[in-house]
Amino acid sequence: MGLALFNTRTHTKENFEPQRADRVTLYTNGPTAHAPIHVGDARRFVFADLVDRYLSYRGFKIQHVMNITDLDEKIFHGADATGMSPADFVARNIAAFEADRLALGLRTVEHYPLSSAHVDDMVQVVQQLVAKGFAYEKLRSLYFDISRFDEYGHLSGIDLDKIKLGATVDLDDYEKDNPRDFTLLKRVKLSELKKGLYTKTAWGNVHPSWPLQCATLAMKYLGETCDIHIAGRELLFPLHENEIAIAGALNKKPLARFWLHCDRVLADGKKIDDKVGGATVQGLLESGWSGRELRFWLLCTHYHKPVVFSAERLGEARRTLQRLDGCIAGLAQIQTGTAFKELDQLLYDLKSGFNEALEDDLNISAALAVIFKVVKEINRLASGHQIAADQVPAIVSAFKGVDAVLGIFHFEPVHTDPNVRQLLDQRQAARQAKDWAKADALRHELEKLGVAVRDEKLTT
RNA sequence: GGCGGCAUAGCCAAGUGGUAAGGCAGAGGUCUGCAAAACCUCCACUCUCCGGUUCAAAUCCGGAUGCCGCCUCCA
Repeated sequence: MGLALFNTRTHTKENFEPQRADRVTLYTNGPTAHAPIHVGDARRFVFADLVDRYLSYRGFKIQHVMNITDLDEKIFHGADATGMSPADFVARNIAAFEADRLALGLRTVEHYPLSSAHVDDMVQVVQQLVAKGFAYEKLRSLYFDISRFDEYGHLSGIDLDKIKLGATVDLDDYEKDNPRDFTLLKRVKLSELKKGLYTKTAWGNVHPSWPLQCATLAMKYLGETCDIHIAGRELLFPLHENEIAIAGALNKKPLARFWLHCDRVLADGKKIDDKVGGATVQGLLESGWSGRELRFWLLCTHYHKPVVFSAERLGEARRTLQRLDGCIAGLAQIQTGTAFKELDQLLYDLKSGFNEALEDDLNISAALAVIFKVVKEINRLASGHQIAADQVPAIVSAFKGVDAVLGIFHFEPVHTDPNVRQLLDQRQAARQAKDWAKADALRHELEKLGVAVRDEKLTT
């Protein structure tokens, strides 16, 4: 069985094979450094991480690039609003992104290129587009002439004659030949000019547009065509259409072979964006949710469907993880028991069921169902003392295998703290002595330390 | 107006022609000093609606409805 992925480009599930047998090139639209990331961004990154980890699990070497947009009007505005210099403002937001990334258990990818470090490359791309007749200058801004690019609109299925012009932008701000053309390099405003926030080119002082930044960085780090481009559905048009146009006009090659789009995060039935407060990863971490809980919550819905943001959903994710943790903690405490003869079969079912689920377009729900079925079976056997202590490492190692992809298990020893250990021993002694009041008091004390006590039957 | 996505139990969610996975919540039980956890049992004759094809449809076809996203510098 091979890996099948839903390719937005063809609107079908296709068998995935990389261009080179041993490695996969991935490009993900990364964050814009104008604000701390919100859960909508986080979902995209958790999804990209799932793709990255799963392909890695299948044995591919991964070349993954995630750009960081640090040239953007939002950034200049944000810096102004805080009174910080744009450089400090960007540095602060990138540091916050790093922290969020670690909290969410996202693997470090190969490159996180900054737009500001590659402006020359972007200008060169535009020079070539002009030379090839795909771009034109108008009042010191450079635009892409989409009438020259026949494939424009194929990814999103958009019909350019029928789109509503000016629905989200004020066309009076531009001097394009055709209002459907998109910007490559935009002349800077006077305020930006005064602060030195611009790139000097033969045409004038400009900023690179978002699609130019993304397309240039993808090609620079991954070549003319990468295997998979990962992003959110809301970026399909115009961003991705524009990226494709830039790369296609330049090389006559597709920018990416597979386009994977995850759906958004909804709050009160609407898309989360910067305007919705309290939905940043930082904010949720501060209000007591763990990065692992956020990760699981974002991960456990199939990527084609929206994730709903609410305290109830996060609580559900927390309780679901507790079930997983309970199983692992229970395993660690097994001391006596008869060996379970069918363990090999059970662990094989876990592994193969998990693989089959994920290779069908990353069917995470089915993969989790396999895991929970095994968890139930392990719990049943453990409570009946039907697992031998020497079988535990094999079970844990099987869970670690699937967790290399999921990153949601918690394998740390239950109580390493000598203080906790001592309290547990004291409580056990109190229970032996049938001093229930003291035992309960000790249990409360342990709970304060964040330790949940699960008694075994007293064996006096 | 155009393009795209989604619709399965109280909630989340898998399932693309043959008796509806899994999780959360809930009910009863076992175990326990009491709890908690765990385990057992129960919890959709039904898959937004209306037609059609078929021996057989959540699944295929036609139509309708509802919700969401995007429409070219918000990023």
